[in-house]
Amino acid sequence: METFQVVLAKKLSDALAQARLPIAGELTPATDPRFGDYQTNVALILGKQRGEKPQVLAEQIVAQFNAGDVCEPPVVAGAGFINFVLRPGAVAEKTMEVLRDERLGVAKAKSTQRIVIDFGSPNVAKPMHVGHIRSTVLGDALARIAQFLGHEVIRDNHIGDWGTQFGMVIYGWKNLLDRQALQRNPLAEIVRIYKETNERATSDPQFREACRQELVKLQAGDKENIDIWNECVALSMQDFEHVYKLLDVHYDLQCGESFYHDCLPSVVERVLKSGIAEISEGAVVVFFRDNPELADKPLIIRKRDGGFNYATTDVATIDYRVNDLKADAIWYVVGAPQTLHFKQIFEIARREGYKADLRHIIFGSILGEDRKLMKTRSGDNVPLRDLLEEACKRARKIIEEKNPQLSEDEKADIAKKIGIGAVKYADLSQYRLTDYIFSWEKMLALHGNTAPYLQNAYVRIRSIFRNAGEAAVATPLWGVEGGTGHRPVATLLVLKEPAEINLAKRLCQFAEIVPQVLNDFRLNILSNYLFELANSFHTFYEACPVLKSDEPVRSSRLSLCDLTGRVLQRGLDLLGIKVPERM
RNA sequence: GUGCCUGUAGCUCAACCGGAUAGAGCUUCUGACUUCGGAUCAGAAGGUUGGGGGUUCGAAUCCCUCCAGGCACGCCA
Repeated sequence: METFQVVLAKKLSDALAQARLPIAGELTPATDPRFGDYQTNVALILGKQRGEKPQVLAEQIVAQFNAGDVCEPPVVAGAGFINFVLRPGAVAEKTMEVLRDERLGVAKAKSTQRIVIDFGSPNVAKPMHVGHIRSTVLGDALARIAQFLGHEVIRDNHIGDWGTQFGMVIYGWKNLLDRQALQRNPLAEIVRIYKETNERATSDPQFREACRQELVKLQAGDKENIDIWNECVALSMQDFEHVYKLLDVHYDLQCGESFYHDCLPSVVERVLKSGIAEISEGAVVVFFRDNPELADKPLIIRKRDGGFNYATTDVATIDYRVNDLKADAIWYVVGAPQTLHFKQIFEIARREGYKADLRHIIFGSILGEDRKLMKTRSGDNVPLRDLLEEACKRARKIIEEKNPQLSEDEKADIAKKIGIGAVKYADLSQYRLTDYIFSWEKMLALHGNTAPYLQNAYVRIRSIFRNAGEAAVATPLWGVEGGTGHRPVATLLVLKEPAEINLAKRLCQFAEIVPQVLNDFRLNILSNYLFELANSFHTFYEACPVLKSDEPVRSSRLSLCDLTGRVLQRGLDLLGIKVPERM
């Protein structure tokens, strides 16, 4: 199935060929409804290239344009733009196609890749905190979209389970551990001993040395230390799993840093041998002398004391992902502070001859109401688990106010969908590079560009079908108990009211929007689309009675509702957000 | 010091690879309910896109410069 954009672009290139003009510029959705549905700047670009008047060229192109039944004859406007207005008949036909399509018109990517997505990456012996939200939520949504577009996605959790911090954790475990506290709240106790040890280590060199010795023993394979380490990892993983369950995030692989431990010596040997790295002041260092940007930014991959650091691990990780996992691309969803680090690592991979498409997908920070990095009152990181549970609690409170008659189970289920959805959507609806201010009130608001608003649009649609009360009640595509997959498809769509035509056009755009998200990993494009779709639906809902209408308008409108619900459900699902049936 | 990111309405944010008169939401104000969930809709008000130059048919977007905030820059991860 082709989108209108593709259909029109083809017709445009035909017209250009007829007019003996080269292809240039682009055909895009109109920037403003005044200019129709699509526009092209091709005449402006050609005019510049050839030193001719854009308006004259535009007229020539328009004269050759075969609109068929798709759109009205295009018109030249402004400095030389060509504007296209879709015909309602074509919109109705296309919407019918989308309605019959399980994929809602979204085509699979032409060339599909195997993509490893590295996201989340919490650290053992530290609870997940707000700082992990963006990586986890962005990474999961990107994985869902890439998969939907036909790519083979491997979600990998690169857990921080093998660093210097373990010297301290093990020392603390041996000397400071409170067994009862460990039973009550394992992770909290591990965090406590780590923090206390860390504080003492920073001020006391002897103490620091003792911790280092524990680390050396661990890395040498000392049985006692390995056992302690294993237990810490297992206890931390329990905390992570709890959060992942709440978030509905899963991984295909959880290859933490320790997974690569054994390959590190050979990695260093290899890059030394190939001349990529050299020895400098006792350390093994990679210089990037021929790269102006990195010329004065060397990277250490083995410390003077023979120890490895995370740069070594990251090089080993690329080896594994490219050679063993056969990745065509690796996406790192990791915060902006590590930009330089990844530039260096990617440059090493390039020198080693790896062809994989390596991307560092960066994002901004989450700020508190005071515009500073979000912290608790005592200055600690906010544990993610607490935050998510509070989201559900707050959602629950709203449900109690609006819909107290729902059953306990239903309330709990809905509160989770709304609370978690709100947190995720607050993140995904924003341009990923900007910092954003975390606000419960804004993300849980029932008005505006929020998850609850979108979920409510879906709920209203479901309500219409409950009221329709007939055999041919639409059922969502997936995830709803009792859904048979049977759906009513009107034999024809009657698009007469502006609100109907508008909504149908909007529904056809879903197929254009979804692939676009991956161009620059902008999830907010999809969020904005869904918000606009919900707006268009509400306008339609006000202007066009559904159940009270006579046939064939009634079936037609029911189908529009059905499709809107499915697009909302699918779109939110691609963002990792669930929809309730009532709320 | 060098580099990267950010700066858009009172507030929170959009604007696809340079497009036409910079758009939403919140807030404020004005309208619309015998409701298919008003948890809504229609409308109004709100701008020197941090400042200043430049490039061109055309700049929030590209270049230069300055200002403000954040981050990173050889043995942490």
